[in-house]
Amino acid sequence: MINDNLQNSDLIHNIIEEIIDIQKQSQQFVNRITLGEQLTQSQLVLLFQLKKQDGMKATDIAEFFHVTPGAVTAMCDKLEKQSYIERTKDPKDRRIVKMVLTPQGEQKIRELFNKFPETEIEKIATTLVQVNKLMSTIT
Amino acid sequence: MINDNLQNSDLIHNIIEEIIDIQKQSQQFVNRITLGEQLTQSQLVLLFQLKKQDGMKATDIAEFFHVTPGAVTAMCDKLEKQSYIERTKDPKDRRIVKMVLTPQGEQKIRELFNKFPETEIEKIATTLVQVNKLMSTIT
DNA sequence: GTATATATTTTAATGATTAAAATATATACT
DNA sequence: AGTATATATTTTAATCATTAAAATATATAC
Repeated sequence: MINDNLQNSDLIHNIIEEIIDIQKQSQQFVNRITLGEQLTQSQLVLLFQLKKQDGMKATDIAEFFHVTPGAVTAMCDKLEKQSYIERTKDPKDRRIVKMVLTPQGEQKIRELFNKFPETEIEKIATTLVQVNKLMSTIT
Repeated sequence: MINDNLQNSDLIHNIIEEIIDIQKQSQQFVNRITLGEQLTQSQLVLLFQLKKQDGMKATDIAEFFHVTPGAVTAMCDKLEKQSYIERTKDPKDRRIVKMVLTPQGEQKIRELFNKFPETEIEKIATTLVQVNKLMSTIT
């Protein structure tokens, strides 16, 4: 046991360095996925969130991203213009707008992952599960 | 072994859900640190980066954040107005502006971590090291 | 059937970022 | 030394994303 007794200030310094590195690595990982695409990080996350839960209301999306409803309108306008999502009126309550992935949206998501070989997809999946478990112990 | 043979599309679905969760958790973790502070995420990261490497040139900061030099001027103006950093001219080359943490900046960083008890600081440090190692296997 | 509440969009203002011009300083060449 | 060129930063004007609040459309309650 070489160093089991770090000073608090050293630990904080370590934490700061790790946060910087992790932030860089997350960014790089997302960049690998969106490489060559016309997609911002939040557009990617919205597509992913719709893949997880299709037909979200504008209000729910606003809450998900912690932004105002007006911002959701703008975000969705852009993805709709790219034909990745579509607005549909809820027939039960015609005030509500539900955002759904189009076939092109679904296809785009598949394409994003086509750049990775099967074995790497498996590696990524298991790694992210582990990262998620670790993160949940400190939030 | 219940399920060692997931379809590619299922794996992708898993990956998407994990990315969403991890993104949320990182955000929450940063929010825990900046709780109650007048600091945006990038201001926090800049303070941390200066803690790691004090006296960075404006140009280096621009490269670090992948933004233009003009954006760095604006970012640093804000932190300088809050007295957390200070501009100093490099005496060897007076075109260069180096950003350094002020004592108040150093103090603010310490304060950010004061909200966590010692044992949790240790827990966070070891967890982030592990997360970093995992992330580096997929970037 | 009128008033009130809710969901979304629109609008005008604000803030962050960019590209390009301006400024200040340094280096290279003659 | 003096002129041209290169580099580091700041300033400026324009663009883009976001907000708060008004407008619009629809639903619910009394």
